[in-house]
Amino acid sequence: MSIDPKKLRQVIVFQNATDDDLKLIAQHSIERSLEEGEFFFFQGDAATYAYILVSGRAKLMQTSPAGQQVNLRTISEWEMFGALGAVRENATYPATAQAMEQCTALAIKSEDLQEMMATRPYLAFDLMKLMTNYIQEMQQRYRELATEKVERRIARSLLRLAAQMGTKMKNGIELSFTRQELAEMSGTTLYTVSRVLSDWERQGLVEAGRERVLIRNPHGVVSIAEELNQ
Amino acid sequence: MSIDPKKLRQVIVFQNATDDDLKLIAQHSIERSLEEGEFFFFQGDAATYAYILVSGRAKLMQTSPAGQQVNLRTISEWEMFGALGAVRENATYPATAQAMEQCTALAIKSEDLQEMMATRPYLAFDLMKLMTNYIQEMQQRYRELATEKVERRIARSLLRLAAQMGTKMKNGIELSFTRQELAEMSGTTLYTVSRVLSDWERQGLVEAGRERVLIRNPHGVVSIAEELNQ
DNA sequence: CGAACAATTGATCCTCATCAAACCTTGTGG
DNA sequence: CCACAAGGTTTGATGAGGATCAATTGTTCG
Repeated sequence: MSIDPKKLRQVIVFQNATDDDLKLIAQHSIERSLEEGEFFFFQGDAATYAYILVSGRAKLMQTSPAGQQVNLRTISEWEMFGALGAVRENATYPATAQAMEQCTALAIKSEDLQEMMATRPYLAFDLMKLMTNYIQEMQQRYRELATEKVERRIARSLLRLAAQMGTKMKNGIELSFTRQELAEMSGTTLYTVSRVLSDWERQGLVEAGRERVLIRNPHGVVSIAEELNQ
Repeated sequence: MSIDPKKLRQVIVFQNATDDDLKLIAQHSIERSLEEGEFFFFQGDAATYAYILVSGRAKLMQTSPAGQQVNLRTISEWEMFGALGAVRENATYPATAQAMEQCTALAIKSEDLQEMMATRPYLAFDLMKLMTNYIQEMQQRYRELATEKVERRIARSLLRLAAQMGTKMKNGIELSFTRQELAEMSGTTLYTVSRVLSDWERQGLVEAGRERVLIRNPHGVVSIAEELNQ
């Protein structure tokens, strides 16, 4: 067996699983390693596997027919992704997943997952909860993109990232991202992100470096993200 | 009993339900009528009921703390909405639902729905399918909003509406919407929508009137929505 | 050290939002 | 049946917010 079943409990969808279930999942899963930049799957591919990220970071993105892309979500350890395919037969992935650094993940056949859900209502329920969360987040981000100025959107992206995968330091919260990645997450360009970060740096809110942002004053960033005035 | 259970089969989530189940649902549902402009529920309210629209049209929208709003979706007859609350206890609605014209709807207690799902796996599954559809649509629209020009977004909105609730005429597809509504759906302003429609009218693609758009040349609109150039 | 990649910064341009004013359409009440 | 009000629509003028382009400056790593 490739993975300790107990570790699987960290996966939100499996939090209510029995030990036997976890064991079953572990047995049915294959470990897969990807180098930075490689793809788990592409939007439109047949959704044969769902994945659980064991180590590393990955990103989910939407691609247009013309090739433009938008980041939907960053995936960190023990998050499940590509699970939408498990819901319907012959589904295709609605997004592309790419490794942002060297990653290992567990792959579970969509059919297996589907089968398990059919007999274990709690599993279907927990997956639904995950989906509602995601829907909520997407709705919110959609509204933000439609109504809010870039600076605020960048602030929000930064905070979302901080919550999801920031590492607390004594002098702030550290994130490692390129301007490009931040731009894709905020629906803007790397140039604008760079300008905004420089601005914030002048104000002492953050410290910006190569592939790295240190949030010195989280409260200040929050106030940019939340301020009601216009 | 207020509604003929058989009619409930038109609801996608109930398409695989047994006749007995439909009867049960009918028995548990309350009919509710709303005038144009009234609200089914507000974003943030406790999600006590899920709804099925029986007649009329409604819209789902996201509101920001500052009060700005964006249309997420138009709801037509026999669509279910407000069902996300059934997934978790003590949930709140993640969006606001408002009647666009005089509406009647069936209200089902979230708990009842939840209970039914716990014992009827097919129900949970069908709801999940609905949710994945919705996620897919939201992801796509998010990308569109982030990367595409207004004209194309308006074209897409129009097509989506045509598919969802257009009525076929001999000379095209007719829709009844105000510029304002179209704007909210496309993430733009009524002014821009008006200008674009006028443009299209000059090109013979559509015919625009008060609260009304007739798509004369659907293919032409599609080509605006899909054209890869730029 | 040099190549490759990330970030900054300035200059310019373009798309849209915004504001303002006028125009249509529809329904209502005298 | 007309006048008027209310709401929807059009169109022009203006301006701001960012995207885009180009050039330069870091930073990292083999």
